[in-house]
Amino acid sequence: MSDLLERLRDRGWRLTAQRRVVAEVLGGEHVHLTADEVHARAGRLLPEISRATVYNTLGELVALGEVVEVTSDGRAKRYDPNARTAHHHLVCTRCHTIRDVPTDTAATALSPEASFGFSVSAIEITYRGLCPDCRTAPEEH
Amino acid sequence: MSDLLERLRDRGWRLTAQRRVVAEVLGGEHVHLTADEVHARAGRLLPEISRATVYNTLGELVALGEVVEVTSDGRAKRYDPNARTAHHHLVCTRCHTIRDVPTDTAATALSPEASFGFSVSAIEITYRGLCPDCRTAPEEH
DNA sequence: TCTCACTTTGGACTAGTTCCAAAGTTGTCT
DNA sequence: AGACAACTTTGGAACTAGTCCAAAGTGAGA
Repeated sequence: MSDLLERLRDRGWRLTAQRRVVAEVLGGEHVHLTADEVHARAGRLLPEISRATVYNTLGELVALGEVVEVTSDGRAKRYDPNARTAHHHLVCTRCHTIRDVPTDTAATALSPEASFGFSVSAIEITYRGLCPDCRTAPEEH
Repeated sequence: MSDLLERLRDRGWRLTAQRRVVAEVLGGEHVHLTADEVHARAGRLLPEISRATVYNTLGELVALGEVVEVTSDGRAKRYDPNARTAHHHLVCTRCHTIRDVPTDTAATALSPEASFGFSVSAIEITYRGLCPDCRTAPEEH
């Protein structure tokens, strides 16, 4: 993840302890954390980091195209650090875990008559279902 | 939309003025309204309807599979009354309008090795871009 | 080392939604 | 038609996720 920091500094990002920690948290695992989860994990490395800073930093990373925001349900947004390789998402309808799946697409483009005059700039595919853990876990309630 | 009420009554739905009005609002247009928009329109037909009831009713319609919840951005959920025919969505990244696009797919199924043990029950494709109005409209600010 | 533009901070604020207990209705049974 | 139980609605409080702000702090170039 330090190449990320590298790239960002080249783009004029001022390097601060907070930003370093957020980048580290995102790079550490390939799961898709919510802002709150990022804040919690960042707080273990830098206890006094504020929620506002985490939101700011995540927003900047998204604006710079280094991280992708994923809104899978109506709840908290999740942040996907794997913005450099195209992929789609597998979302658990029960525990809301998200996994990446590789894209082999080109098959999904919309024909001109089907696009109603929109200029389509991105295609997202979301596969919903139960993850292995939730398939075998007992019913809730 | 009265066949919707029909179906629901058969499933033991108690018929009330409020529910009738919400169903009517959803059936009236094929746009994808937010809960607040549904509340506003329902209020024109039945002024004293409460927000809680609109949320309750929408939630029930979703649970019964008559309406689909669409979370396109991190903001308000939208409700899609077109739950009976498979289709995907075209979302404007600027004004958040949503349009349906017909599905002709089947080409999008995930191979077993790519599904990481998930039991996939639904596939959603979201095409993002600018709608015709926003393509030509002047910049914001 | 100085300096200043860029960053961080915590707390107030907002939007969207959910929850709750009390009051009101619906459909059924007679 | 009348009574009743179960189901619904209601308004407001509460909650979650996120944004905004002015004041205090800090990185890095000169």
